[in-house]
Amino acid sequence: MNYSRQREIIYKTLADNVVHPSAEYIYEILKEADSKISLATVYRNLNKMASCGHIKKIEGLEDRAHFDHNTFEHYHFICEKCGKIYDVAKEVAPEIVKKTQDKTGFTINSHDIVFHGICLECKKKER
Amino acid sequence: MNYSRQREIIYKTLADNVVHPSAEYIYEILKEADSKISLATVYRNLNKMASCGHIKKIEGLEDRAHFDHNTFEHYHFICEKCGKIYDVAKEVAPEIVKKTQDKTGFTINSHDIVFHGICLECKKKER
DNA sequence: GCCAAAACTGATAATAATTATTACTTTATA
DNA sequence: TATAAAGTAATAATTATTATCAGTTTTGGC
Repeated sequence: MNYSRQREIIYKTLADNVVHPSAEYIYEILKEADSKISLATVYRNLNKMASCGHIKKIEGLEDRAHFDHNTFEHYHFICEKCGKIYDVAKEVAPEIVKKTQDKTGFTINSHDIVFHGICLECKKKER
Repeated sequence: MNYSRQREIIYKTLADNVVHPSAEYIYEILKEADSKISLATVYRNLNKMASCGHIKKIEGLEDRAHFDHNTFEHYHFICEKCGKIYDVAKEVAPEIVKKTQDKTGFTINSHDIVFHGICLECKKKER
């Protein structure tokens, strides 16, 4: 994989945004910052970085994929009110891979956990 | 929600198919069985049943949604070789909701776990 | 530095899953 | 049974994502 200026700014934008952005969102930010980047380039590079493990692709939320520069094992929570995506520490499901492999006999290469509910901020606002 | 013949056969087809079918798959089965049903009707009813909790919608696998008539809490495993979707007992992640709520302070309404890997059948075939 | 090969890009067309629309039909109930 | 609400079939529309392709960058050897 060669260097590319576009991939670099896409990665930086992802890393700077705690919100777990979608491809479209990153594209909008870069366009505002006057970059002449193409949406296809954003998709291409996010997928490329995801498949080589440099970033993480989060699927199964709404209808679009989101991306995460944090590749350390962790899970996600999406707020049903504000749509924000939060990280959840992996300690909430200790030894889940070992337990599942023991129980099923399958080989597990990866797993994802997504929680849905109401975040603290939105709970406060409700009152 | 009123009764409809179409919804009934969609539910029956879902319940009869252990494979966690997609909307398209259910539609194909029903079309073969000569029903004049429309694909939009299949989508409409699966989503309606899912949102009232009568069935479960499984997202985050490939690019299409799958459905499960088993509403008992459980998780899913998708085989990277054959694409088959298996159920995983909820015991692999004991107290995950309580733990996550305690740790984050968020209210959790639902959660999904998806494992990716190789199933037993495909592991046997590999040798 | 120069050059060819490989990798990459922007623009846009194509694809595929899902949802919206609409005229008509079925269901529930007063 | 009449009528309003809910549902349907057929298909157009939408939306996220991927493919295509001609042109540009990057890279490593000379």
